Amino acid sequence: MGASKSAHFTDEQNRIANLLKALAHPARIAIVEHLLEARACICGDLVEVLPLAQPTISQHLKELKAAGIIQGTVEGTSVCYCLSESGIKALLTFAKHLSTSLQNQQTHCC
Amino acid sequence: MGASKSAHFTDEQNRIANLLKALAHPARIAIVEHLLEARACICGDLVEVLPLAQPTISQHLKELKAAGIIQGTVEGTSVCYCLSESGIKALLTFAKHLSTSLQNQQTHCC
DNA sequence: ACCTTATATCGTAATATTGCGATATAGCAA
DNA sequence: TTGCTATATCGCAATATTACGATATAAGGT
Repeated sequence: MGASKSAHFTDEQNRIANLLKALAHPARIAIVEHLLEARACICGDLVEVLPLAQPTISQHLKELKAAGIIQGTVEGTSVCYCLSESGIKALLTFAKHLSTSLQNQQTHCC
Repeated sequence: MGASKSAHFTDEQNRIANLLKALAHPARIAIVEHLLEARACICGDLVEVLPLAQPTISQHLKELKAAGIIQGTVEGTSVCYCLSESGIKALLTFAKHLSTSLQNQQTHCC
């Protein structure tokens, strides 16, 4: 059959998987990196920087926003996007969880 | 046209995107969480714990291994899997990079 | 050698993602 | 209102992922 049976997993597992999925594309990594440098930008800026068409970038922005990684506010005729705390905090929390739990495991097993 | 044009992005962007993609599935999150508790397990253990068939789990293990998130060593007729430092370190480094860069941005922009 | 156990791979169907042209929507200016 | 600019959404084609039955591979045990 088909893809991803999210119903069989816990809410928490689905939540973190969706967060990671939102970042799991080079274009969206590039968008985030651009925001780290520029602090804020509009969709049109990214169209000039990335090798993708405007509708494609708009779609990537939508996914990043839905995952809480960026936020956007309307400013006249354009939308100003910048990084959002919540998604990045969740990512850091998960990464730290993995890392510290791994440190606490006694030596190697295999 | 089709999916993901990785050739247009930097190696680093593709690398981190692939790492995140390897974790961006609830079944693979569940496998990692199981390994955090059990420290090590074989494929057969996961078949009893997860609502997925053996070939599916074997495939997920392969992807986690390819991304450097787990490692496996042959032990007789079975394979012992456990978490690997390299992938988890890379994830933590990326998450910290995002988090500290965001902290350094002056206040809010939008 | 034969059988059992454990995992991996193949092949394929179902589904999801990606990308973009065409078009819709929304704000602003004149 | 008309026109311009910026973004979002629709619809579709190309591609990628997911899941699993069937089968292959490999290591023991007897």
